Amino acid sequence: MIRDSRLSSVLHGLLHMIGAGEPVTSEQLAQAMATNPVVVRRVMAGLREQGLVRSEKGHGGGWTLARDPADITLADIYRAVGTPTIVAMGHRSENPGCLVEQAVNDALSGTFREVEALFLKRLGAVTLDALAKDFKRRLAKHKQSLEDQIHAIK
Amino acid sequence: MIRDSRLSSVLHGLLHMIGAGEPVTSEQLAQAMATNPVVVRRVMAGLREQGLVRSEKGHGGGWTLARDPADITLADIYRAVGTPTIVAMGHRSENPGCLVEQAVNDALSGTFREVEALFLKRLGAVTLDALAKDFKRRLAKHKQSLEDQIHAIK
DNA sequence: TATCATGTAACTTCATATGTTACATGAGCG
DNA sequence: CGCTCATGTAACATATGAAGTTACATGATA
Repeated sequence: MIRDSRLSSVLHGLLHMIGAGEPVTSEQLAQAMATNPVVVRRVMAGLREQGLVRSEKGHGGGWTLARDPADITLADIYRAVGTPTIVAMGHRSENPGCLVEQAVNDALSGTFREVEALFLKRLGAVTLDALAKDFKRRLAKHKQSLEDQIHAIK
Repeated sequence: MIRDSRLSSVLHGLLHMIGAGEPVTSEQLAQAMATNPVVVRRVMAGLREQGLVRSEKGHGGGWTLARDPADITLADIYRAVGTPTIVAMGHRSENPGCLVEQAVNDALSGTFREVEALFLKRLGAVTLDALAKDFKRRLAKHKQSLEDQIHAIK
């Protein structure tokens, strides 16, 4: 099973940052991500290390995107968020001397690499910018729908 | 991240059963799987429900394969071992009303299905029998290597 | 009926992710 | 300069789930 509710959560935060136009504080992000400021800093620190976001201290400080959203893919974010490998199975005792272990590993390790590669390839095909646009589309549609309802009442 | 050290562990147990020719007790499997009997029963119960193994109580009882190893794939075992979906991400609050959530889900859910399908396809291509044969090959090779060393000393 | 083995509930670790508190550091503003 | 705002981070608390453990019931066989 793939962990992260973190990826989803971070994407919330990043979409928020795209819309903001000015530095967003951890406090604000914490609300968007339904968590608290310290957790936000912890997670964002990973993105900062990968050069995806910047942080500024003091007045008017906060978090900003460090790169064009069109140049950031979900794969970049996934990696930065800190799940190194999707698949990390067995090898419980990391016992390379065991011949059963060797046979099992041989049968599975190639599969794991393939699966992970496919996963990252798909994530790599979606940019943050594309995601933001999709979101805006949904927002516009939603707004339209509400307006229609108002009209129907009148 | 994919869980299971369980898959790897169970495969140990099953290979052990193939070699045995008679029912293997939870006690014995526990040793092969580096765990304890109760955990073995718990995990094997899943395999039994899927009709992969049988259990017998009393004297001479224990666990046996219920099907030809050539008809059991690693995918069968993986499923029986109880990880329903490989990928189970985000949706922390399972908040379908959130438009960001919707955009993210749309971008990722297809990917998840694809990745899972590939994973199961690859596992489905390896039978328990094939794994057992691979293990035997390694064993023979290892034995040969040891004999060579003895010769070298003489 | 004594023994061996599974079946299972209940409880105890153990690991890890997440949340929280507290305080240090640095940036700007009066 | 000192005040406030914001990040940076260590240390601790909580929650969840997997794995291990104990205890006892059930069924099979000698």
